[in-house]
Amino acid sequence: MENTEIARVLADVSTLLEIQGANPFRVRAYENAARTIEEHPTPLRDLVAAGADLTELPSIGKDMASHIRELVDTGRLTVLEELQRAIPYSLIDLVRLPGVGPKRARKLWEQLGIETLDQLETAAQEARIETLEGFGKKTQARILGGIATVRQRGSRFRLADADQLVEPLLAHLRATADVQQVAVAGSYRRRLETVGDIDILAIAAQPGPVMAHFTSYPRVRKVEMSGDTRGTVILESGLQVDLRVLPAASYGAALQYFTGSKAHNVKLRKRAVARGLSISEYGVFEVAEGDEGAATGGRRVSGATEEDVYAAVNLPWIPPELREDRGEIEAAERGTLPALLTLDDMRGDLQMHSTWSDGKQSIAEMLQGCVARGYEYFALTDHSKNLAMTGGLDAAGVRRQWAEIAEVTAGRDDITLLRSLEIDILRDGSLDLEDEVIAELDVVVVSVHTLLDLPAAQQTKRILTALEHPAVHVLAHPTGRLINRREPYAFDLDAVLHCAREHHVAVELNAHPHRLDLRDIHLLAARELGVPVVISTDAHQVPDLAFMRYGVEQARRAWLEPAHVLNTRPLSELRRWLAAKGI
DNA sequence: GCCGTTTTCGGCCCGACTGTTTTCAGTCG
Repeated sequence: MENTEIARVLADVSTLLEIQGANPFRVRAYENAARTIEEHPTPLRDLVAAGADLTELPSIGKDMASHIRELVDTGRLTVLEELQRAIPYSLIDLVRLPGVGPKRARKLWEQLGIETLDQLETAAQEARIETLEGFGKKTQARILGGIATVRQRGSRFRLADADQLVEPLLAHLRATADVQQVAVAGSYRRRLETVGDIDILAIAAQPGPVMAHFTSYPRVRKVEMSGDTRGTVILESGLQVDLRVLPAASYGAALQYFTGSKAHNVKLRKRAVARGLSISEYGVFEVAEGDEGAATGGRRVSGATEEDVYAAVNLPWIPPELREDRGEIEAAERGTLPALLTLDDMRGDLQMHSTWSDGKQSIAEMLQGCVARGYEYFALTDHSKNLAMTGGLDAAGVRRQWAEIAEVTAGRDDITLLRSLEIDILRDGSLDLEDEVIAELDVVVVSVHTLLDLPAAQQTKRILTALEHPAVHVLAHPTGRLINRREPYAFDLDAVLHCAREHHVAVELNAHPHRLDLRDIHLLAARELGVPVVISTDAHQVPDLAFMRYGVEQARRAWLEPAHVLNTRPLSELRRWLAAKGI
């Protein structure tokens, strides 16, 4: 069982306990444990197997440790099963709707017998919700809107969650001598922010044993289909995985074909047809005169590697992240494919938190983490006071923090700590910190955390006002979306990007796997407009610094090169950009 | 249920907003 799955089970226990009206601190204990597990950098099942003491992890005590062990050993949790006997499990879906919390979910169930989203939708349509005490017409309408949103986004997995599920499966497949090579294709390989299912390719001389090995993976819940060259399983997490077993000669063609996107492949195949060729998952073939339309009729031209496939239609290899038919084939033809950003280009991280607000580790620990990643600099961006729940800092707190920064960095010349703060943008667009304190920061990062439901015009004006403040450098997580959890707030992003360009403000690509904000298409827009991008992890503990990878991947999907990203620059150049405000 | 200790109990990041009310519960971040 992967960390993301263990975390999910404990989070579900937390929600059910909350609906049941349990001690709120007990509820939070499960929630905290879930977060610890989700964020833990190594699989907990390894710790369990090694007999490690799990209670050394934060928020994991004796009970949680035994829950984790039970889940790893049996895949089940007694506490959860007992709860499910008292409360319908499907009430969890209700709690996830905006405007519905545990209390209202319980009321809906007890007074109207509603257990599922479907039943809730029907009741709302029949105007039965507004009759309940504590509910009204607006809440009823909000519920209907929420259900529609949930339906629309379906059940895709966040990319980082898919990573956790796919990597051990790949290790399993590679562990048999029958397999020569294994690769993942599909949207996973294109690093799309969410994936619906996983397509795996394996090269083997004999497909039979490989397929048997695949379907015997311990985390398989159900084998949907298992043929000679193709099999489909559903993992216990609900993730569907397809495996195709191929001979080495077809590997490149199959990898290209199954990586997609569909639009990219259609265009590529058209190009092949124009050259008297045909591209299929089996290879590139010459189309014999009078034999158009036959998939594998003619002589095989290539197919063993992807490079060969592209070369057969006179193109250089195109990075998977670009294969969305957004002009990459044309650029490849002209020889103007971007020299995409890589993780090695990153010289610093410009958003992270410490114990001075809601981070889990000290300034000294975060600094050490950045040194370990080989960074030249980093910005410490704790929250400002408006976010009381995070222990946000006021002017006095900021000055106390500076004293500690001076101590921690004294005598260090291996890395530079940039003094910063993630300052809340208040309702009217003003900033949650006095100007004289802001003036002493090296990097001024601003963001919206409250009042997410303002009308679009008002929200836009609020953000524009903040960007017009003469000291602001970076707008953090500009849309506020949380993948699969919360839509972007309503505002005019285009107006914000134009304003950013005009006022020498960069936009953030927040690399936290739950955010990835700005997303790929918005970053493309920023690139077109010439608005610089900053990629930051929003780390709340040292392991989170590794989220940088997810930011770089999305940046690549947006065609970004090192020159588009401020924190690829050496410190001196970054400082020059920061100092150029108001010129 | 976890944690730290003034160590086996007692506290646990809390303030603002919304829609419902007519003084506030529920939700949110």
